[in-house]
Amino acid sequence: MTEAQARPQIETLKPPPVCGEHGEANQLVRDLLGRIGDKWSLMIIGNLAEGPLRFSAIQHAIGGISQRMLTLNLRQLERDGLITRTVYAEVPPRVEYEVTDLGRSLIVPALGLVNWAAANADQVKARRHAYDLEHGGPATP
Amino acid sequence: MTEAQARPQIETLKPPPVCGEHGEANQLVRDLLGRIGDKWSLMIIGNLAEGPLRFSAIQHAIGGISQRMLTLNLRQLERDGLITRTVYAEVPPRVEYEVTDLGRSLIVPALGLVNWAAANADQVKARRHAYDLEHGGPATP
DNA sequence: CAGCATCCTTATGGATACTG
DNA sequence: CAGTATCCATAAGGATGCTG
Repeated sequence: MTEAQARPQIETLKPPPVCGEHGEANQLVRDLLGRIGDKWSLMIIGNLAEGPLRFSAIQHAIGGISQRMLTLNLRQLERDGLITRTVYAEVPPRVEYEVTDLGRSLIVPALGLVNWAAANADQVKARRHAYDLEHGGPATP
Repeated sequence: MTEAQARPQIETLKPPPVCGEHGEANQLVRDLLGRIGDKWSLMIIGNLAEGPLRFSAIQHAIGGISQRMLTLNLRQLERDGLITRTVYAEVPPRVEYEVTDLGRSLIVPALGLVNWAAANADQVKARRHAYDLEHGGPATP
């Protein structure tokens, strides 16, 4: 990873979008980011990328989310029009969640972030550890 | 729609990454997502994409973040090795923040999400409003 | 200017028990 | 199975005042 060229591709591929607009429609964007940028929402959308899943499948796939949190997040995503909730009136109740077109458009950027996290997790972990060492330690009592 | 032709582009561009691994190294990824997927972190990284900025510049650019939150977030990003903090020992203290190589690699996926939010904000808003109408209303007392 | 410390309010999120 | 409801702990986050 030789560092010679500072940032060649950045400005060519993305012009400054809303990052610099202070507090106009930016408010709405921030709200959205706080919601979709949420830890669980990204994971849910990511898992739904491959096809519709039922409640328990999502919960198992993510592993670590409580039933309550999953319910709340799914409701939120449904409200925002990113996923649909289909209830099959069978005797063991079956509910399937699937991304909408709008939700599908979010999959690529969402997976982009998820994949980045997966790819750089240990590097960040190392950096974090180094930082903790040269400052007062991980937990300074 | 059956699963035969339901989602054409998704699986070709991203194989299921970590979304399905329940609770192994996934724990670390989830932790990272919760941090970088954070509302402010994404905005900060997005703003820093164009070049180094000083504290007040970031605060002004984002517009709506409190000083405390900005400080905490910047510290966190620094700890994770995503940005550097440079203090110039001048008489009006100047502190500049800049993305590291690691942080730069996050810019593209981060801006992807930020731009998605900006592009689809009003659509989500409409969807949300529609949902609120057909259910008990925005605030059901 | 940049940031730390303190107080205080609200939001987040887990555990548990109960229902259609 | 897929929730809903309740309780409770903790974390997030704003406001204010003080420092180098």
